[in-house]
Amino acid sequence: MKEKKLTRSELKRAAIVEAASVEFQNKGFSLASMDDIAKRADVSKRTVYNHFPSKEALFSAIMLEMMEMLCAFESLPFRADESLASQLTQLVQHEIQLLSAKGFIDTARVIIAEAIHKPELIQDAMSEFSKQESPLANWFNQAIAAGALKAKDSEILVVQFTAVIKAYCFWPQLIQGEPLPSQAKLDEITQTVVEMIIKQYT
Amino acid sequence: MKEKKLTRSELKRAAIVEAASVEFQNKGFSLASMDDIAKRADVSKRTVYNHFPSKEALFSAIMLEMMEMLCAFESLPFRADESLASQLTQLVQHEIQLLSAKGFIDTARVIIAEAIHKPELIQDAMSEFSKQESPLANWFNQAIAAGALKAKDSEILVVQFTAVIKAYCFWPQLIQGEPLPSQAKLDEITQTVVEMIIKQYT
DNA sequence: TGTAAACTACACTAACTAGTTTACATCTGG
DNA sequence: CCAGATGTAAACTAGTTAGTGTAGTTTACA
Repeated sequence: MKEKKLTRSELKRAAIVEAASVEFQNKGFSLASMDDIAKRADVSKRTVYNHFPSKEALFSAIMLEMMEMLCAFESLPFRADESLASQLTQLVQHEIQLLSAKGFIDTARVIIAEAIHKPELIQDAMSEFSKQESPLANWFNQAIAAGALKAKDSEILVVQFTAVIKAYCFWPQLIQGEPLPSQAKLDEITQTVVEMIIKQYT
Repeated sequence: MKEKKLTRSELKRAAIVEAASVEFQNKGFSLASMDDIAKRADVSKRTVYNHFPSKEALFSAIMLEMMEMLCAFESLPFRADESLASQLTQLVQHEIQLLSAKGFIDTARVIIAEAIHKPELIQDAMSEFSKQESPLANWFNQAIAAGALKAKDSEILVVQFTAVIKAYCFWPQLIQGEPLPSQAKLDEITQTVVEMIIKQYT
């Protein structure tokens, strides 16, 4: 354990990881080249291969690093003493915040771009990714159990809830590179989603 | 105009188009190779170049062919003499039918795979693609104008309506290659969407 | 100042790419 | 049955790729 600063080697490694994630994001796994990654990292190609034995290994390392970045999904518990509207509003905002977190969309883009052409290679990444939704399922399950929402199970509720949010704050950004909607639009979306759940399930 | 059967040339051309669309679907534009396309079509590479001057031209020709296949969106008019529930049910079924049409998902996959890495090259294809939704907007606009639905405008309604359907019948199929839900599940989805619109907007 | 680890540039292999050329074969209409 | 259109294989250009090997240089540190 060297508490010093950062060894030269660590600096180089970080530069490689940074450059590689840009290249993979721009071009996808197959079209990104090790030469370009080395060039962008301002490092010799040999150094890249000293840190990572192959392109595959570099890609996996980056995927892992990206996935870890996203493990910050705290579960909001259902509270009987707070209004549904208020709690749902918080849930929507929480979800939007997650989707707009720096790196989330970029990570999702890399994963999905690869998934389109070889679904099997990233099953685990996809399942990790969809864990994002489990705290939501928890909240809805608790709300149903408490009788605050009337539904057989939470599955369709969670899908319905996230589908509308993603239609505005995920898919267009992922595929067309659109910016997030304005705050006014976000407020409108939030209100619509909250209203949708309350009117349909109480 | 030869009304005969199909000239040899036409047969070869069809084989090339068929093979190329498989290759483009599997690997995307850049990774699909003309050699592999020729091999799959059981045709010499020179013949491919006799029919299409370049890889780009072959790709465009296929895109065009695919897009034309999708121009079957008839507009259902709003009818004051029929129940909302019945009409909405028809709309959902119409939408699901469109999404499950042979080729729709495959076409969307090719377009979106390219869009992820170079959004500008296929703006027109994307806009063509989203025209799919305009008859829906028409119906909702008419329903609002007739006072059958209470909303400022149809925009958020259309998004909400399609978002839930796509969450079940488009995105999972496009990205993870999942099959369409069972008929029972489709019925449940239909019912949920119809209920959602009626409870929130009447 | 010496040493070892890490980095460097650069050349190289073997494979793949889009697209062209050549010389030959085969099908089709009249 | 033959002329002309069309298709064929295979070699070729010129470029890119992942990955390796080498010989020399920089850095950290004692």
